[in-house]
Amino acid sequence: MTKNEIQEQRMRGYFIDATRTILKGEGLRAVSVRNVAQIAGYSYATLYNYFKDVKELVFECVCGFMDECREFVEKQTAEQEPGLRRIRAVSIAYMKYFVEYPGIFELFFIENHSSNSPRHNSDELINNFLEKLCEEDWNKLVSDGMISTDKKEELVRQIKYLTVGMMIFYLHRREKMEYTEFFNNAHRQISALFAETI
Amino acid sequence: MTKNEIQEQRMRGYFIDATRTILKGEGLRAVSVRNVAQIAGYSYATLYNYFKDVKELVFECVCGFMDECREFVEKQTAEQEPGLRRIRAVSIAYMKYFVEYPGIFELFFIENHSSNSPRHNSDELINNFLEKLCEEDWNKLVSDGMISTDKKEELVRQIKYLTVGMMIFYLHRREKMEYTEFFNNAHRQISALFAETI
DNA sequence: TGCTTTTCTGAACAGCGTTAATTATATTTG
DNA sequence: CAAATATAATTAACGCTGTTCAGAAAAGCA
Repeated sequence: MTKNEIQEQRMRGYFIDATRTILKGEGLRAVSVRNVAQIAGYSYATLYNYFKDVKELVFECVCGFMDECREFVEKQTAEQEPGLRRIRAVSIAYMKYFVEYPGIFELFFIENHSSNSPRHNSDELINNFLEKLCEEDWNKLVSDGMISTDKKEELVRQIKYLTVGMMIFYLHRREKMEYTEFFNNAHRQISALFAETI
Repeated sequence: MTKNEIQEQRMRGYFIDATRTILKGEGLRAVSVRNVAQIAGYSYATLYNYFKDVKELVFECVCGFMDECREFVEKQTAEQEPGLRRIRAVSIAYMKYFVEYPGIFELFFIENHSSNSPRHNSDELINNFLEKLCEEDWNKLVSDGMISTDKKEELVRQIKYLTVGMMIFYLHRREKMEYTEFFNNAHRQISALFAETI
């Protein structure tokens, strides 16, 4: 990496960090070019020397948040041994992360990135994110003969859809539900998916 | 209803119809005060004589679309007899409606109405919408002793979360899936929820 | 230092929601 | 019918949004 590239990456970092701060705080709605630039300490026009538009800027935050979420989940599920129970624990921790940062939930599941630069396939990353978090567990279940590959695929999808669906209704307050009640319900719902497997 | 009230309702209808047209076409993003007013044939400021803000205007469309969706579902599931199979058919038809009008999906499940006037509990209407569509079926299953009330509650929630989750991933093109493949998958997913019940 | 290249910035444009003041239209009254 | 009043519709304006561009400031180099 040349000297110029280092400087450019540093500048990009200033804007990305500012965007991350806003996303974790007030959420996606509060992210504006002028807002980000002010926190970064530059003019709003300067931003366009490092990002082609605000969508690219926001996209750059996705991977960082995925790493952060992965760490969060691993810390909460470290002691569990691979298997169905840990898949459930991972899914719950994964939801806890997004419930703590609703702005990141919006960014991941509500916002449409498909109009972005197609070279970044953030859609695929997000789509397979939860499955990847449980990859070891699913592989073990299949290799132990607990479930078939088809059944694994079905469960992976069901948990993926179920978790996002639950979070949508909870975060948008369609259901009048408290925090603990929500996660109790989530625990029950995921267990029900596993009921016939156990 | 007095003469003035009739005229006022008529005016509101002009703006609401215009908003419905945009929502079913280009979607929520394209709904703007100036856009709606132009289609309605009035100035953008006139709108504020009949709606306190654009959110109220958009909200007024929700109930209408719910009626339309209900009709759509009933037409597609009229011949089915009450029970699990019809619940599945209703759920699929319900999803077909939203897949045909992604703008209405956004309006129902993505947009946050909670900041709206609290007298309208559109959140609760949306939250219970699918359950209400299958009310007769659920009641029959319980009264026939096919499932317990608790199991019914669990299934109602699972289908609610699952359908919205599936539509999110499909409509945002996170999964590269074709129309028919999507509904085949949906059929399988819902059937899997019923597997242990049958 | 003076020149060139790179980087940064404020002004400007078109769009958004919303409000206030003003014009145009109805309605009522003399 | 004409004038005064009440109601409805409109234009202008404010502050916000993303984005572009010409010019100002800074950095690199001879």
